[in-house]
Amino acid sequence: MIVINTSNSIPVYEQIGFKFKELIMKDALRQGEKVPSVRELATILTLNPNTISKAYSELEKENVFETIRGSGTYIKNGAKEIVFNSFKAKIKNDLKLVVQDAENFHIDHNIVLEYISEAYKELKGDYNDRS
Amino acid sequence: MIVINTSNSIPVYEQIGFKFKELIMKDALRQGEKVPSVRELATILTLNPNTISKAYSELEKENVFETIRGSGTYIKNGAKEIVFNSFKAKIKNDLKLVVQDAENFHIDHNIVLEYISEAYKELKGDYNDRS
Amino acid sequence: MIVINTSNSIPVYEQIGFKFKELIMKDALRQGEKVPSVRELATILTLNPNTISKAYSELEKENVFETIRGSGTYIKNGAKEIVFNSFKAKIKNDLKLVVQDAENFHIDHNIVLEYISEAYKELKGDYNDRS
Amino acid sequence: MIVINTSNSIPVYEQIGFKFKELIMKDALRQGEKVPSVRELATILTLNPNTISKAYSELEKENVFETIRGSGTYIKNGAKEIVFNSFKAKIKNDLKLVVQDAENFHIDHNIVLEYISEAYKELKGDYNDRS
DNA sequence: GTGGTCTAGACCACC
DNA sequence: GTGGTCTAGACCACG
Repeated sequence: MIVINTSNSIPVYEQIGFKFKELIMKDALRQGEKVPSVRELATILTLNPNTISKAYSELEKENVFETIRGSGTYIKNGAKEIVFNSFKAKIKNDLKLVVQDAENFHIDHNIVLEYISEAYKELKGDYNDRS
Repeated sequence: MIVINTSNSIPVYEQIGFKFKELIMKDALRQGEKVPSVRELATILTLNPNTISKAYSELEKENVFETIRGSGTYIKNGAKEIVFNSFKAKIKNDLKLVVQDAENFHIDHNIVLEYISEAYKELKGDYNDRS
Repeated sequence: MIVINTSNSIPVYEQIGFKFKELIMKDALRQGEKVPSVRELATILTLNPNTISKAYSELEKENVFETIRGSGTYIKNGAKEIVFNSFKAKIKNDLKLVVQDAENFHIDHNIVLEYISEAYKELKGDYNDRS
Repeated sequence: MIVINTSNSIPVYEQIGFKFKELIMKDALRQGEKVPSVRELATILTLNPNTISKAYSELEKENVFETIRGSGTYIKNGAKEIVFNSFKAKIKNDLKLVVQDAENFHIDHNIVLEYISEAYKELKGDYNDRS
């Protein structure tokens, strides 16, 4: 369900948070559903409970998780919308930064659009390769 | 000539490397020109010489700089082309990553294109504001 | 009769105790009246009996409840006065703490009084909204 | 400079954050000033570096601290204003909650005001006792 | 059982 | 030297 890359430069706790957001977006995890306990997930992923705890408390700060004392941690109401909006904002910002870079080095608008369509072609290719 | 943001999350040595590449792209620095010595630049920017040294050696690895023993460090022949190609590759790769993210979260191709055109509009707006 | 917010940071057993005190203040519960048994209330509120038990024993310590062996738990004589006094003491103490904080950070006496009157205005507004 | 009460129910890392905010309010710590390093403060207070680190990163999220990689942690520009505003908001909210409580239990507006003035009298008394 | 907090000690990139 | 991250193991209040 969750695969973590410890040799990655992205902190493990962020990777975990990201994976949960992905699962929420895919409706694999829905509002009100319980998520594994800190200790449980720690043993599954062979990680330290503190690392899981950090991931969970970040998600709680972002209103994606809700913890009920002594009971467990749950997907908060409205979590999917929050996650979706934050992702859209992230994509928009990332694109803006790339466009700024491109302009900065006089890489033409058309070349940028071409790269975009190439990226989509590659993605489709990947889908076909898999099927 | 070079402004560094030490409270930025981007490592200072990368920022320095980036600035040199920018100057080369703008023809402010040309093939064969000498760049300041490590110590000189360190005092100018009030940074640790180690940081400058790291930036220079990265640029050397990328065939942008060339060090001649006992003489100094110079912009290598063909540097501009190398820099331009590396920038194009970077932009292409960045766009690919963003597109992958967007697909991953079911953000439509059209929305991505819309964000791109918005980014360009904002850029033009900024230019007009300045002028 | 009693609504508990499990996702609140206030411990559930404290919320229960508070609710009983409220009911006593409103004369919804009077001296000598019997309160539900631990198990009964636990099933009504779908909470763990331990939680109810803890709430009851706290109320007993405060001389609000009285347990008669083999018979049940009752509102103790003089409970209302005790509750009222404890509430007044709590309000007084809370105000003292806030005033200390305010002084500590050089927030003027007048600003504190202004905030108080604003709080009362908001309360009245809420009443009007409801009516 | 900083006294921590480990037997208090308030987490140590929050107490540390609070103390720094106090020092900023008293101008004992000003914009741009460096704060002790994580390890340094940890040894001074005989606490674990992680605890200090948590306090510092909370303050950074609140725009009170600013960390410069490999250099240290500093009071951010505008920190005092941020701290002051957050304190005012806290005081206001605390007062609102107390007023709501008071109304809930039919403790009169005048009694509340009386408690406030008593609190101020006690504070002055404390000052006189000290002097 | 649950999550929250703390200690102890380690490794990393960066300056 | 700096902060950021992670592991390991412990204690606590709460349910």
